[in-house]
Amino acid sequence: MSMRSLGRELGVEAMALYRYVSGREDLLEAVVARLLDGLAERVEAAGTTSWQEYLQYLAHEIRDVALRHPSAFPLVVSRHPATPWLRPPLRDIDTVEHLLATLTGYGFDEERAVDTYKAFTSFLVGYLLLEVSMRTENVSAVEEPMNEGSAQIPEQDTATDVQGAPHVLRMRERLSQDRGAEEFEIGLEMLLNRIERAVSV
Amino acid sequence: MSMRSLGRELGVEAMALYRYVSGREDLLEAVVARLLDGLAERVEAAGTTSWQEYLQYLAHEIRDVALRHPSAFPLVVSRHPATPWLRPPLRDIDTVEHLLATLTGYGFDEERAVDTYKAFTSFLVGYLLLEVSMRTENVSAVEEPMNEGSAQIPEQDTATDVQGAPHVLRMRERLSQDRGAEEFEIGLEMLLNRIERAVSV
DNA sequence: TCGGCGAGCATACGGCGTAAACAAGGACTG
DNA sequence: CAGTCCTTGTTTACGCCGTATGCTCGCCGA
Repeated sequence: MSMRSLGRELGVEAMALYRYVSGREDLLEAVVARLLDGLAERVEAAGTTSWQEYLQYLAHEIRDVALRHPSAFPLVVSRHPATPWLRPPLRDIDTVEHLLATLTGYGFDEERAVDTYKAFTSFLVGYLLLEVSMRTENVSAVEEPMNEGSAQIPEQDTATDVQGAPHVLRMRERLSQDRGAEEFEIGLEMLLNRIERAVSV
Repeated sequence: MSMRSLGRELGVEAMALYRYVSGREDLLEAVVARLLDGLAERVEAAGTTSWQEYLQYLAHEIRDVALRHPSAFPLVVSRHPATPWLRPPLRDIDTVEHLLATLTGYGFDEERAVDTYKAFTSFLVGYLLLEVSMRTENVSAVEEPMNEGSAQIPEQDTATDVQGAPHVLRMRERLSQDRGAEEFEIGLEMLLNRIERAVSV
């Protein structure tokens, strides 16, 4: 994304964009805001009836965003939030306020609520960032080696690098399987279980 | 980082760098490789005696890298690894081979080993990326609002945005507390526990 | 002494973000 | 209707960026 290329795509000169945004940074910030727009409201309106259900709903909502915009999601994660004590991808005060209010409403004390917020955001970042990066990387890249003169390519670069790594070789298929959804569900379930144990202490 | 600024820092013109690296991308790739250099060997030499201890050692080793180079670590995470079925931050075949071999050696079947690899990498990305981003963001940024004419700034931007968010306001102190180390240890412990349960089934 | 060669330099090209001045039209006001 | 502004977009320019190309030197072996 560049101002000039975006302008070209809109049939307009780059400088015309500056009538509407105050600069590139502002534009990217607006993209992030758009992606997360209405999140707090949707979560509010979902009418969940337990903190587990609440966090599940919120997690799936964020995952939807990530999968709908896999190439924009890293922006949500890497951009510094409004204040240093918020963390991506739950980076606006409304959403965090709602989360903390909800957890408190279900009996969490302050420490548990904040710990849950932190663990929850870390979980989302870890799973979703890797998931969208897997979904994005083959779209661009490749660099087109052109295959000019060299005769047979053994098996892409795979077979060459993987010599002397029998376990990797054996599990290669399994490693490249996309089980993003199940991994996410299982990881989320485990996270909720461990929060549950921490709360009941 | 730009080629020109790096050259300036080395007392040399930018183009001189091209005698040693083939371009900016190569240079960044080399930085990542350097950060993770010898990881597999160190893990091998550690002589751990259980898979739990092994993963703990590996996790701490990676965390050390992240904390030693907080502004370079996002590079490790965001750069596409050599092959699509590897995931940051465990992105070289040697390390992954050693991990899978070790887990297999402790009785993991293929599915458990691969699931563990995926969960482990997600955990590392989630925790460490947010931790280094917290440690980095106040170094630059700030934009220097200069405080030109306006008289009293109430309490930085904090108090203004946080109106109507009583929970956030109340837990602000706790939210900004840096408990990175404890969070990491607890999260890691929990991850190991849940892997243990999955394995013993 | 001389030729080659490796390290660094100078220049140049196209692309980037964006500041500043300008132009064209459309909408209001008299 | 004329005259004014206000909105929208363009043009030009500046200083960055990565990097392709070609040059200059000083050193080192023959």
